[in-house]
Amino acid sequence: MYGYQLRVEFEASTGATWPLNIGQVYTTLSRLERDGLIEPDADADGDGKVTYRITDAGRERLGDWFSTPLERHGRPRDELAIKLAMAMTTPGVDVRAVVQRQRTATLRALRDLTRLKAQADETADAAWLLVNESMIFQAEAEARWLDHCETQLTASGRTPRSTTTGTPKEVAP
Amino acid sequence: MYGYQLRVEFEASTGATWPLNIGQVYTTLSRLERDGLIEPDADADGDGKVTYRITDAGRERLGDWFSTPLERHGRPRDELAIKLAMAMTTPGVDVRAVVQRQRTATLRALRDLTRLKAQADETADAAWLLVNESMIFQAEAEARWLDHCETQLTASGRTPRSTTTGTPKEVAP
DNA sequence: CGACACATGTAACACGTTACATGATTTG
DNA sequence: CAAATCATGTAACGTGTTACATGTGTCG
Repeated sequence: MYGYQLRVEFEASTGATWPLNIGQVYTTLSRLERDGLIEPDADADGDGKVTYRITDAGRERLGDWFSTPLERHGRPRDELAIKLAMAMTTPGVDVRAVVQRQRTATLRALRDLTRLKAQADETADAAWLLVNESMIFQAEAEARWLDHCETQLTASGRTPRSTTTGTPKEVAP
Repeated sequence: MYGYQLRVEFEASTGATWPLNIGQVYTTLSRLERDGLIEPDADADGDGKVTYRITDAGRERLGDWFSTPLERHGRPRDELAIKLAMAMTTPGVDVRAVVQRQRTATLRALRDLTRLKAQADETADAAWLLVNESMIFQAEAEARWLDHCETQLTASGRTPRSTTTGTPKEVAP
């Protein structure tokens, strides 16, 4: 395939969920070629289009990727968890407010995702559907966790240091 | 606080879950100072230790961070979802095997996390506990999603193109 | 003819991450 | 005294991401 085609394909399979800048496709293709995982296809209709072909090394790497499960280490740290942890440790922050705002946002996202799922069901693109459902499961887990956080907060120290419901501007050094 | 101290603090609050290279602390501190969010504290015991203090700009940014909920956009794309989607689209890949291997890994991680939770409960560090529980919720969601994927696979096209249970080395171009 | 889809690329930036270099102080 | 802990930094790499520059073909 060639770059433009790859982007169209990717966007079709994930929808507006994961927008992909076309520039990145080309930079990535360059890097893949640099690493010898793909190579430009010699016998392709040279209409300005640059078709790439996977190499043996690339095929091996792809196989490794598929056969090696992802470990929790090596995944990017979860910003939300960090934020909540920091909010609890930092004096002068209304943790409840942070949780509630996030909860609202998460539920809204969940609603949007569910709406998208309807579309995905129609088009019957299996890959698209799974990606969508993955995000739904994640959003649900996030919502549950936030609820859990709130109950924990209510249960233990009930000392809302800051009564301000709005933006907490004052944070200790 | 000074760099070394920050790292100790962070490690204490997240445990071995998120190891943090000390070098990164210093690079990050430099970048924060570059952006005027923190500044070296003039009147500090100059024992070689470099104490930093948050600036007004920094305090504002921190407040913004706490008060602005995370949107699903802008978060890193989920590698697992991509992998599964790709596995389905790529001919010659035993998707079931991929799912099962991942499921095993996820359940193992879940077991480890639960074990860690026991420790977190003892030390009663609220922040650490929440981070831990966040990861548990996520892992559970992942497991549920994987199960869901498997049932979906069984339900629809039951055409295990590759009977090989082991590593699928042959992948189409 | 002008707008739009098709098609490719480059330069630059930010950030996470690691490896390496260095020195002071404590402690078994 | 040697080893470990405390403490700071720098150079470099890889990757995700964006903004920008460029050109061709098509069609209303």
